Amino acid sequence: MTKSNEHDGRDNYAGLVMFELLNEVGIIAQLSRTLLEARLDDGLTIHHFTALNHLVRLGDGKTPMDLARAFQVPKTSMSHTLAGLEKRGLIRMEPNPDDGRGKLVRLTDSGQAVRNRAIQDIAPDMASIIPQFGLEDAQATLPFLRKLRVVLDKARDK
Amino acid sequence: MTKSNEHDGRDNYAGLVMFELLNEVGIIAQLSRTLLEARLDDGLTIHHFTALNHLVRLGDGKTPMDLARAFQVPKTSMSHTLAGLEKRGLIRMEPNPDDGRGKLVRLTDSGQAVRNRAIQDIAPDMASIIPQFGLEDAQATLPFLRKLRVVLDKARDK
DNA sequence: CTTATTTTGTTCGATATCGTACTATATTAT
DNA sequence: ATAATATAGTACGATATCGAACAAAATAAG
Repeated sequence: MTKSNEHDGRDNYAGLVMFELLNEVGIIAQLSRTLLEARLDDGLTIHHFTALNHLVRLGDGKTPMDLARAFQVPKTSMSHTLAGLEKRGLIRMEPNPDDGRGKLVRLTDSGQAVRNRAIQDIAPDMASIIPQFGLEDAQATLPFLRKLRVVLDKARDK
Repeated sequence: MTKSNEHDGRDNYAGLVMFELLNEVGIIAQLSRTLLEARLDDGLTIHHFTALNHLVRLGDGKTPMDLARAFQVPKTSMSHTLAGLEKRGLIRMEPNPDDGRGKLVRLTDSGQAVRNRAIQDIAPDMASIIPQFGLEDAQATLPFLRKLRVVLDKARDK
């Protein structure tokens, strides 16, 4: 963005930068989602993969509500995603011993394997982007994005 | 089809960094979408707003297919979004004088106004994030994201 | 302890997404 | 010019999203 918007005032300037930034993030997310989905199709959707990936990275034994909150989706949507994963044998639902209402989500071996293989399949595509984007730039950007994610994550409970 | 060389640790590392980066981008996009949607609700969805914003920023007179390609959504989805915008009087569909099959999307004054007001409504929220994230960091991150967007945009026609 | 409130997860219905099939027009090849 | 192929947009159906209403269990209040 150029400086042609200076008449908008100082208060607005920061907001516009932030808006622009999140706009770019949205476009990138959309593009990478499409790219990812094409490399994924074993009938596995983005939601399935994202949930699996989360369970592998942060550990299973979460409740469905934990996951719904983590992804900022309604619990009914998470319920549907988990039903799909269970039908495919990638997770198991156990009763929660600490809460008679609740359940716990457990990864199956198959779920682990499917997630790992998906990562393997996707990695070359990710690597092929680096020569054009630059590894240094990617490494430089990552801390900013982590910080932004944390800030937004805190902002949502307000 | 060439198998990726497993002995090459660098490729693997770069892929992981890229994967991590896009993972953060995905989470941020999801969080900001939820945040945005809450501040938006005049019956306007994210898709409506995004399309309007695109038309304001890059000019109207685009075909539905132009927009579908720009957002990487199927033409049937774009058709649905545009139908919603037209029903709300925010765009008009004209026949394309250069192509008897096609149409052109025109912003109405109302569409312009609704988009501008949405931006105004959202700007304070965006600005409130800056004190925690940092204006300098936001400005530093933006060029990287633009570059990444361009790279991904090119990568999709492979 | 009893009652009220909150929270977890499901069912159900309205709307959204997107693939397939189709029509109409445009482009390319012969 | 005619035929073959490609492209823009629509119709429709299968599946996905998500809000509302609900039942069951946990927690808070009295």
